[in-house]
Amino acid sequence: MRGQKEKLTIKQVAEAAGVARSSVSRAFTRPEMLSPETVRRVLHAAEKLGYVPNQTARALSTGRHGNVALIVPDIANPFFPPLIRAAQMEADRSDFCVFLGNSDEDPKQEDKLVGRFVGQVEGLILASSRLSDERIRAHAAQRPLVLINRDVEGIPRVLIDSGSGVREAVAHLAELGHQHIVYVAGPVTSWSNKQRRLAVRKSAERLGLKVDIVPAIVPSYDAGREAVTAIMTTGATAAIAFDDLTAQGILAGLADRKINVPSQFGVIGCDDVLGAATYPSLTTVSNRSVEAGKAALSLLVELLQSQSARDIRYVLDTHLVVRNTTIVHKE
Amino acid sequence: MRGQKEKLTIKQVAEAAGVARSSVSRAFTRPEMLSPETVRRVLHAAEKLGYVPNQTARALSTGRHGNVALIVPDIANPFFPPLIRAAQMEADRSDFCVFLGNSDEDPKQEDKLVGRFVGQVEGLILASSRLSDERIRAHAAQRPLVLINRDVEGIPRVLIDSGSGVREAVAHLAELGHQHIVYVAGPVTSWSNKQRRLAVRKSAERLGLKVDIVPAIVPSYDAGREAVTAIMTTGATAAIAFDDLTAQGILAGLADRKINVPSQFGVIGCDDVLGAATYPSLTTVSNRSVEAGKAALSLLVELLQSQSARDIRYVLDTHLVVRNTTIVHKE
DNA sequence: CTGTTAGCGCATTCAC
DNA sequence: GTGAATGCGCTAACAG
Repeated sequence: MRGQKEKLTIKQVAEAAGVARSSVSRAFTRPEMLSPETVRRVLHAAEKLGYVPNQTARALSTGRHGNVALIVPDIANPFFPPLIRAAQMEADRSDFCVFLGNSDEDPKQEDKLVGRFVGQVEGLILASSRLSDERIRAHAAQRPLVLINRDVEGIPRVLIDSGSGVREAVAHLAELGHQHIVYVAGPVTSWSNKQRRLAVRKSAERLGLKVDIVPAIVPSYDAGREAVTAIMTTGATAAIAFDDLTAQGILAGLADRKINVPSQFGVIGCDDVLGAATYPSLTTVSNRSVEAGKAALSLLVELLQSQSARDIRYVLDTHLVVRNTTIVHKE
Repeated sequence: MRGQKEKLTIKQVAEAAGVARSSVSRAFTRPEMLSPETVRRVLHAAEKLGYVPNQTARALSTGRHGNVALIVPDIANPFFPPLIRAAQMEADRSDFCVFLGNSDEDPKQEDKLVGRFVGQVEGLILASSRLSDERIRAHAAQRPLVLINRDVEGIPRVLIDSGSGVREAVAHLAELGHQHIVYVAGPVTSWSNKQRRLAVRKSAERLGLKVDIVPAIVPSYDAGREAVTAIMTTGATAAIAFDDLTAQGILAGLADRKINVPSQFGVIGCDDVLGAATYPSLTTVSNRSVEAGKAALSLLVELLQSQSARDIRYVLDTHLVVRNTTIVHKE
């Protein structure tokens, strides 16, 4: 009933095909070294027996296991799943398997995960790492490592530059006649938050807009909703939020107060993770997480193949996506 | 500059500690077999050299790699990330690493992923598998396998029973005076959809409500929004949607038509993946994906340890979460 | 308790 | 082209 689970090794195949074990091995890894006839015979026998090469043994022998690790701070943050998915698909194209780690925003946990993975992977990707530069460098010294949204010199990294999109956002608000806006900030330790805050500041200054900063600390729906009180006391007529979740909370807080969007107040998010699913649909800054995931993975694969070690810094720019929280806009 | 990366094996540690290689091995895996003194010496030497056991070699020798695989149809569907996260954390507790696979709703891809993973894992978890029963059984014959939201007899499975919550939803609507409701259906191949549809049907019947079915086919915001036309022509006064995304779309469609929720029309979602982030906040059926992920993983670990093979069917029930799309309700 | 030995399954020199 | 032999790093009997 249970089917034969007798260990199938290269040996049984060799016997069945009437060749040496090494030929079986070659048939799988370097068929061009064998006569077509031999290859055919081996493959046929293997197929019939249901043989499949033991990945572990192969890894021990060659030193390459065909695995990579991807660690993110929070899978449940909608920013990451598309990134993970893209990385996954790219890995698939190169026959790599990916270990996924969730650090839970905790540097210690992230360190632990790296340790656990490092023995079984050829390289790793750290997305929005919470590790210190030192730890990152230390790990990078062990294995090829690429960073996403973390700018550490000397370590290959892919960065999503939200600055460009945010500048467009400010210009958009200026065009609509807003003269006083507020930036609802995210985590102070976030590289992206810093970028965004600076971009708002600078372009507002250049365009002659007044700008206030309201902290939301943790980027979430609730934080956004609670920030509305502070936002309204500034007297601003529009807000740019650290991310879409925060913006969504702001929308809810505004609705609670019967403040109409966009006619009475304009709102702009960041990362475009909600699509058009808010009401009104959210004007936001585009998200490049898919490209980032894909780029990071292919960069890693490239690094793995050609041991090139030049300093790589891959930047993806963003742009404004105008929907209905800043202007009545057809869809 | 680059630090010494000379391969550190058990051998160097053995020499440094002045013991046999097997003692080094034991110090790491079965310290209780050694004198405390020896253990200390070995560990000290290992620490000093920066030695860390080679997982691959260990796996080849023991047959256990300490890895499991988790395959989901779509990481980007908000239902899965919390499940993945929970599984991850549970795996961590048992020192397992998890390979994550995204089948992209494609059985072929799912099969391919299983094949790629199976050589490096001790067991796998298939969440909402799109594979045929046969394929699932075939894979289960190779390796311990547990299913989530898929009911195949003989294969250990954990099921989220949305029936209980849906029955509460129907009762809730009946209490509010609704006499004619509609169920906005999801994918026909979905086990969960079937459950939900039946539960709506049966309890509506029992309570004397009229019920119509409107298909949304693919569960998404857009599908929900488009379904509103069909929903309104039925003359119903409330809708239960296959999932929260669909419900959210319905909310938007209703808003487009200036139909007030909940005073003119009631809406209930399923899975509670949006939290209170819709406006009005969505009444929905609770989600047990976190427990499901956790249970599946610990079940798998248990299976791995004690080769018990009894038929396990773990069911998680759900309940209604009342928010503001059915009744004006304080938060 | 600890050292010695023999594989785990495969890739890879070498000869033939 | 193909076969025989060696070793990847570690664990698991088996002795002592």
